[in-house]
Amino acid sequence: MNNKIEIIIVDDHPMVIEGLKSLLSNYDILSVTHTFTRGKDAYEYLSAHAGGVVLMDINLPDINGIELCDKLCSVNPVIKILGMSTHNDASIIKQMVHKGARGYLIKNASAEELYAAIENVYKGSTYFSAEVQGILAESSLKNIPRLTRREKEILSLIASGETTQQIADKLYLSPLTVETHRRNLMQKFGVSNAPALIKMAIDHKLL
Amino acid sequence: MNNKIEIIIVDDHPMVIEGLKSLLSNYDILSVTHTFTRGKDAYEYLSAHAGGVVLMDINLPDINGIELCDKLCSVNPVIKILGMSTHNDASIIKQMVHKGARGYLIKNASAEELYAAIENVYKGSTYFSAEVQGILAESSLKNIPRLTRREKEILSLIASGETTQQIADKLYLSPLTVETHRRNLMQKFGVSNAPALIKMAIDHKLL
DNA sequence: TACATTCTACTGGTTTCCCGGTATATTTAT
DNA sequence: ATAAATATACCGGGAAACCAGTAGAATGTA
Repeated sequence: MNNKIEIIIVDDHPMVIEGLKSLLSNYDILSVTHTFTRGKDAYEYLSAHAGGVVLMDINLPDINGIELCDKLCSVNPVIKILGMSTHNDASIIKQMVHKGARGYLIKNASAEELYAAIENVYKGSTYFSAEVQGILAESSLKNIPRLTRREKEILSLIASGETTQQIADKLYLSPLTVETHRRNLMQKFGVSNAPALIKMAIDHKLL
Repeated sequence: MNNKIEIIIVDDHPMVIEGLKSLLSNYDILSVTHTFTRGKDAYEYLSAHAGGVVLMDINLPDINGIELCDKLCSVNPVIKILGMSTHNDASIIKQMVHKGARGYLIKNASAEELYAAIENVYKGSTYFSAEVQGILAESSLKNIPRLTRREKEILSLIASGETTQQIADKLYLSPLTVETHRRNLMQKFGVSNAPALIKMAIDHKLL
């Protein structure tokens, strides 16, 4: 037991794990103690071990990174997770933060940035790179409409080519009700027909 | 000048570069001589230096990896490029190969696989991982419909919410003509309404 | 409890879409 | 030069979507 900061890496790309190890090896205070390529293994270990900082990729093969983050944070609220991804997708970053991540990095981060992020998160603070902050700021401007459960359900049925009548049959609803939902969807997205609705929904990653 | 295989890495993620270096350091016959984080710099160097194997990421900040591959291969046909990406997108892999890449790796490759790929490519052969081969095979099964110029044009107007009449006005066509094109589009995608058409078109990366 | 949201459903009317055909001129490829 | 693909355009008719407005019931929340 020494006073180094314990680093746990969860990423399915061996070359990224190696890269992180190599970048972090320059900082004596840090020590990469465990690496996992599968979310399941990481969960098993981390649900029983507190302390340290977890560098976690969002795109894991077996489990969604966001879910994993959620689970870990509820089992072990002290856990310090630093999300990572190649994609600078605002909605993912938001979700990640909402689920308890203490910071977020895009993978083109430099060693300095990486270290700064780890240091901040370890101390109990948070860390978001300028780039990530910019993305979050931008995304908060264009407000993504909040859809209800029913609306999401009907939206995906519209996308798969079902007509109002077919959707009504499938969900045991009046076609008039389905139509109302479709109209509400179009209104929420500010469009005036279904093709544009589908386009917008996909653009906003809701399909 | 020794008889090692010269490796050039082009990737905008410092941690990936480090990871590759670290993974390759176990093979004495390989020597990472140059690394570039920008496509422009890589182009300048590589257009004047033959030999070795280039590990190139597709997602570069300043230039499209596919374009870069194309340019390099026309300037320097002997060049041996090994494409890399986190995304296992069939159309990108296909394009890359078409533009002259000798192999393709997904970034979760192991050190062994990486070495095998480099060895094959260096010898003048090609290398595609089982995973990549699977993706290519699968993508050749589901045939992506070929759209004409007019169809693409009308498709994107439908996606942006224009009605048949509006499209006709915009393109100086009869609405009946526009409708024919829309019908042909739906037929090509095997769907029976416009929302499903848009979904399919986006799924096939045609929008 | 009171308020807000969501889900449900309706009337009546207009517009657009979708279908089954057909057909000609223009490009493009062989 | 000849075939194939593309782009253009039409008819008639039925189905579905879209619009404007209203409103009760269920659910959740303060």
